[in-house]
Amino acid sequence: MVIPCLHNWSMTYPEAAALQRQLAAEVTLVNRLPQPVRLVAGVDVSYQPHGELFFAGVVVLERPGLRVVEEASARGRVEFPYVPGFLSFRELPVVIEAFRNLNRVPDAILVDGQGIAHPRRLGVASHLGLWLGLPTVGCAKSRLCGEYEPPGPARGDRQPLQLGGEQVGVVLTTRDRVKPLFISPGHLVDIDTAAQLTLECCGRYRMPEPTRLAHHLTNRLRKEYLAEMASEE
DNA sequence: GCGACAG
DNA sequence: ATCTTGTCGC
Repeated sequence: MVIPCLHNWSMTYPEAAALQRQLAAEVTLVNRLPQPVRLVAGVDVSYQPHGELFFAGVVVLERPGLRVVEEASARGRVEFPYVPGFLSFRELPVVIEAFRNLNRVPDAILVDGQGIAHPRRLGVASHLGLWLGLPTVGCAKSRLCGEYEPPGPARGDRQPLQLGGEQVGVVLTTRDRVKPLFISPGHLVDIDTAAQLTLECCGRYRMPEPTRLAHHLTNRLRKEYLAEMASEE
């Protein structure tokens, strides 16, 4: 399969995988979060099941209090199919465009998807962190790879997520009696800090506020667009 | 060869 | 990811 990449290249599957391994070598798990973390951003992407139009949104919240201080978005066409393990090639171009429309520089970014909990240690959160040079955390709703024991049902309960004999993240219960999230460092954060920050950003819902609000933003944009299309025949 | 497989 | 109503439980 030929894989068009972030840089308009065309690559075969093994070439794209090799690029991921090369980039993964640049990922740092040394904590570079400021003390305290004031601005936390959430990112998400929305699109039609068979549509080619993507909507990306970034929402920046200020802590403590988790108040929204800025939003940015972008829309774009996507030329890459969903291939497990290559999500970043599909979503990052429009996400990066959304960040170009953002004025503030967040202290940390929460991403919908995996960080290093990835077959080649380069989930979408890690790829984005490298690209932006900012701390990122992967907050996925389900597992891509790795083994784990189910965590307890209470908020804060967690179990290590292991891959190839090493821990790549945690399976974290973010609210009482909800399905756990799969948390892994993207870039410039360690595993424990990634889990702690995620938990601190979770209010009344399973998903942390930043990505939850980003999801709402992109969904709103997509539906507004669809409504506008409908009104113009 | 067979199953697994973020969004 | 997204399509969808009601419904069970705190």
